This record gives sequence, structure tokens and C-alpha cells, in this order.
Amino acid sequence: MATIKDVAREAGVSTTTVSHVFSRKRQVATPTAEAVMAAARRLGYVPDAAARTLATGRSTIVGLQFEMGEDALLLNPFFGELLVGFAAASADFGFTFKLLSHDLVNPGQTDSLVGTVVVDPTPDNPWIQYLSSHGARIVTIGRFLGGVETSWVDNSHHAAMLEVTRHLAEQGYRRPAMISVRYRMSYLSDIEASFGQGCSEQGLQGELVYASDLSDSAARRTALALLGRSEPPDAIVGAIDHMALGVIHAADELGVEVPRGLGVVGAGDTVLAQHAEPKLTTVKVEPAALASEAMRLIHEFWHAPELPDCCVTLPARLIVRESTSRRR
Amino acid sequence: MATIKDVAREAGVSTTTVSHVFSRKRQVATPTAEAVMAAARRLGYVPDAAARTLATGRSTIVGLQFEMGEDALLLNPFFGELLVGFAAASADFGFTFKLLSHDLVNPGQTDSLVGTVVVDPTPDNPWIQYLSSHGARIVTIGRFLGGVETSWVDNSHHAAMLEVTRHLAEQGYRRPAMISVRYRMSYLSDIEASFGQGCSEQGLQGELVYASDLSDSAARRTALALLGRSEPPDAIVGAIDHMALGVIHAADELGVEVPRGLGVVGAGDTVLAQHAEPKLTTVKVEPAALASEAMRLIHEFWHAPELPDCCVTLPARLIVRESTSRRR
DNA sequence: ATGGTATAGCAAAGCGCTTTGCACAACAAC
DNA sequence: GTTGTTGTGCAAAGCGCTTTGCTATACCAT
Repeated sequence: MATIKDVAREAGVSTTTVSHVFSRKRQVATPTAEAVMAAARRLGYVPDAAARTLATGRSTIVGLQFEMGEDALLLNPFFGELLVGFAAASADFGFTFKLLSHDLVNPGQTDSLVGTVVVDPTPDNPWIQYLSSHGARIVTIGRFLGGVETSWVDNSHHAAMLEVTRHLAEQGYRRPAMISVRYRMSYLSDIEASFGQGCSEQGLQGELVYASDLSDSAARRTALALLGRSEPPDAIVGAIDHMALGVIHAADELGVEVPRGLGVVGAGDTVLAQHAEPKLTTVKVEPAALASEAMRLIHEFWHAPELPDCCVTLPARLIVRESTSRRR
Repeated sequence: MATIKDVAREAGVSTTTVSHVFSRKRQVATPTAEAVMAAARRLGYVPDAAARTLATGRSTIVGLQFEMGEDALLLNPFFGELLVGFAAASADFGFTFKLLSHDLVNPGQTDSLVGTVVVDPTPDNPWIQYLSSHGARIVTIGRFLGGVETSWVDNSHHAAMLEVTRHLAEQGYRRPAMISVRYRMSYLSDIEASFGQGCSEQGLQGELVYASDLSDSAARRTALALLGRSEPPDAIVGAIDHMALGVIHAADELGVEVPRGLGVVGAGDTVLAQHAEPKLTTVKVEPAALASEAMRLIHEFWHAPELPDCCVTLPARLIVRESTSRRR
């Protein structure tokens, strides 16, 4: 492997100059810079990441922390897609990444990270506390934490939920219920609030109920209970797609017709939504886009450490399919 | 951050000794070693990865290469789950990872990798050529390449396919067809061969047809053509779950009853299989297990570089559900 | 001409760790 | 006692890069 010395010799300059050309820390005369680049290309030189990290104290590793534990990755397709997005985006930027353990162990390992992306954190997340007290860059996904200096990326759940309620009203549904899960303080609570607001705006008699967990079977049980009432809801919004599928199963069992007797809405637009019977109306979020946006921020901060934190909201769209199409 | 020097001073030894204690390159007297460890703990010392990499020329970064491009990650759930498995496993071993671009660009970046995992490679994969000529560790997933020194991890597709044909025969199916895709030389061709062998062993009249791509709609079109024949197959095996769903849709459209008129088998046991109507019989593979096994190998080789390459086959089981349950 | 001010390049001192060549023991064997 | 033989520990030279303080050059305005 060619080193910076080889390039310097080849180009007839000092290593300092070569370094400056590559790091852009100081201006280098154009002809000199070009000669250096040409020499580097000839030699197949690529700056050594480890040496760079050692010298600067800053690596090209991005930390990744999933508040709810890595297991969630396997359970909720949303997180899996998020991870795929991270992998692709970090490759684009030449970054590498490291999953941070659920609990705060070996925090020292994070000292030279470019930055850390924390997914759906709660305010008491220990990593955030640690990282922010060490002046590290933090980008959160899924929930904005006041009081801590972090950047923030999320889908516009709020707008999407308002759209959901508007759509339900348009289709003639009057008594929608939302099935969510009490999961500490995740982004779900934001969604729930927006659902409530949307219902009152549209003059709907909205209701919020909780299933025991995120599984489709828990949603099914909850839906069975809801539909067994004397005044059952005429539409049900599931917090994620497969919960909505559980609702459809419950309706099937009770002979309730979807979408005629019951409108069903999911969230995520995972593969499940398109393959459901009937096809599921759902809120499309793009986890991969969230991830790549978060990475882009980290990358930007890397080049310009003085940049202030910022918030980015990516659109979430309502995809109308069969499960709520009552009219026409 | 405490450095090796601080620890040496605290423990009253030289930095050499501390280094030896941590890297186990030379024996250190037990009392000395204990003193060093105690000092390290007191100071919260963690060896600096960058410095270590620089000094040894070996990082803790594992390369990851997806032969079919990173896009496949988003299309085939199998790959997404694989990635999730990698992320979890690399975190377990304290590794970090880096997605390698589809084409061989910047191969220099791989020179200090611990090893590289290549997913479903073809024999002409440029990375494999490069890496093996540089004496790097390679673990392939999904396809064994003769002639190159690599380790290899995969599911026992072969055994699973034999099981599929046996099961179909038991259920009274006589004319199974398999819908696959001509995708260069992926693991699919192994599966196809095993399907053929299984059919002849069971005395079935097997047939292999190709869809234009891996999508469910391509599978649906292919199935429509198959079922429209004068002597249509009585069972169809899809190369992956969502192709099997496409087959079910086709059957629905033609009024063919599943599993009575047509048995349908998928592969992957993705979420789709459990949510299909009827529930899908499928070959369960565990991508996350493959990934963690591959990582385990890399980790082992890291500690013992002289270890020879090896092959690991993880079981793939047939999960029988409704889509092939003709009897009882 | 003359000072002032950018600009561009150099030499050298690290960053935190590994590793080699030596030295100094302690212990055995003859 | 000398001579090996291990077992332990040390000092110092890097690994490849960044970065600081300094010098040399070029260019402007007086």
C-alpha cells in the first residue's frame, strides 16, 4: 500500500502538502494540488483510516443505538429496513458503523465516533446522557427530545394521522378506534395524540385502545373485544401493518366485512400491506429514507463541526387501498 | 481517556507489559497481569482501536459484500434479515462493519479488514478474486465456490428440497412445478437441482420454469400460464415466499382451490408466510443465524489466523401449513 | 524602494499502540 | 561454579497521518 510519503516523493512535495490536499485544512496552490492528486492516483493511494483516526481523534465510525434493544430489529420490520438504510447510506459516505449495546457498557468505545444515531429514544436514554455530556453529535430518529442538543429526523406522523382521519371521514366512517401499545414513550404516543386531534377536527368519535404487545395476535384479540361491543367502532387503525392484519383476521372470524362493515388502516406500508386480503390502506413511511437522512446529517456535521443541530421531517403519505375503500 | 502509559504508571510496569497483558502475545506473570488489569479497571482504560489497527495493520472491521448489489437488500427480505443478523453478531464480537460496493472500487480500503463476508457470490466475483489474492479471509454465504480458499456457510437447501418433494408426494401431489428465476449462478440453481433430484426420487413428474424476476407479479403471471395448460401442475414451489403468494393469487383468479386443486410451497418463512391466506407451507431458513455463524467464523479466524477454512451447514426445515395440507 | 500581508511549503513532534532486540533474573544441570 | 535455559520485563523504533510554528516567496499599497 502506498503511503503519504510515497505520494509526496512522487509529486516532489512534502507530506504536509499532501495531507493538506486531502484534508483541505489549508489551501494548496492548484497546480501543486493537481500534481499531488495525479501522483496519488498513479500510486493507488488511499489515506489510511486508522492513522487518520489516531492523529485526529475522530474515526469514520457511526454509532447506532436502538433504544428498545437489538431484538426489536428482528420483530418490527420497520427497524430492519432502517438498518438496511443505514448500511447503504454509510457505505455511500465511506462510513462504517457500530451497533451500541442496549445498556451503557464500554462508553469509552464511543469517544471517537463521528456521531451517533439513536432510534426512538426515551428521555432517560443513558447513551444520550453520556454522549451529550461529552459533546458528541447525536441524531435521533422517531422522537424529539427537548433539553438535549440533538438533531432529529422523523416522518411527519402528525400530518399523516390527520390525513388518515380525514380519509376515514370522507369514506363515511364515524367511530374509528386506534389500537396502539403502551411502549414507554415511543413515537407511538405522538401518533396517538395526532389521531385524537384528527378525530376531533373531523367530528369523529375516536377512541384509543391498547393491545398487550405489537404482535398481530394481540391486535386480533383486542379487535375481537372491540367488535363484540354493542356499539363497535366502524374503523380500526393499527399502529403497524401486521397489527392491522390481526384486525382483519378478527373481522373475518366475526363475519364483519372489510371495508364495508369495518375500515382498517395500518402503518408502515411493509410488504404485508400489499399482500393482505383485502389490500391494506396504510401510512407509508420510508425507514430507509430516514436512515439515509440521518447519515447525511452526520456526514455534514463531520465536515462542518460548527453547524448547529437541525430537525428534518420527511413526508409520510397515506396509501389508500381496498381496506378502507367504501365508496366507488 | 486513559492510555496504556497511564495504566503502566499506575501499575508500576512498562507499557510493553501492559500491551502483552491485553494482547496475550507473551506470557506475563500472573500477579503482574492482575495488577495491570486492576489498574486498567481503576482508570477505565479501553485499548484504542485505531492505534491498535495502525500498529498491527489489522482492524476490527468486517467487510460485507452483496454480490447482487445493495438494492437487493430492500427487495428480498432474506437479505435484510441477513443484515440484521450481521449487525447483531458484529456487535457481540465488538466488530464494526462496512458494506463493500458492488463493483471493485477502492479495493485498498479492504487491506486491513478482519475478513470479508460475501453473500451469494458468483465464481467471477471481483472482490473474491482480489481478496483471495491478497490472502484475506473470506466467508461466503449461499454458495460454495470451488477453487478459491473461502469458508462457507449455508442452509441445507438440498436436504430441505428433498423434504419438500417427499412432503408433496405424501400429500398426493404428482406433478409439481418449481418457479425460479435465472439469476446468474445464485444459490437458486442449487435449489433447482435438488428439486429435480427430489422429484425423481419420489417418482414425481417435476418441472422447472422461470419467471422473469423475483417479484410476486412475475410469479403470478408465470403461474397463470402454467395453470392454463391442458395438463397443469398440481403443486407449485416458489423460490421465495412472495413468489408463492403470487402463485396463490393466480390460483384465486382462476378459481383453483389451494391446497385441494393446487399445493403451494414457498421458501424463507418470512412474515408473509404466516399471514398468507391460506397459510403458506414454506422452507424455513434463518438468515440471522447464517450471519451470526459467518461472524463467528471471522471472529475465530481473528484469534487464530492459522486455522484452515471450513464449511458450516445450518439446517433448513420444512414448515407445513395450510397451503399443502390436502389430507386430514 | 519599503514595509506589510497573505500565501504555500517544510520539518518535526506527536496520536496510542505493538513489537523487536536485549538484559536480567531465577533455576536447573553437569 | 560455570553454562544453558526459561521466564519476565524494559527501552525504543516504528505504524501513517495531522498539525503547529516557522520560513520563503509573491503581491499589494504606500
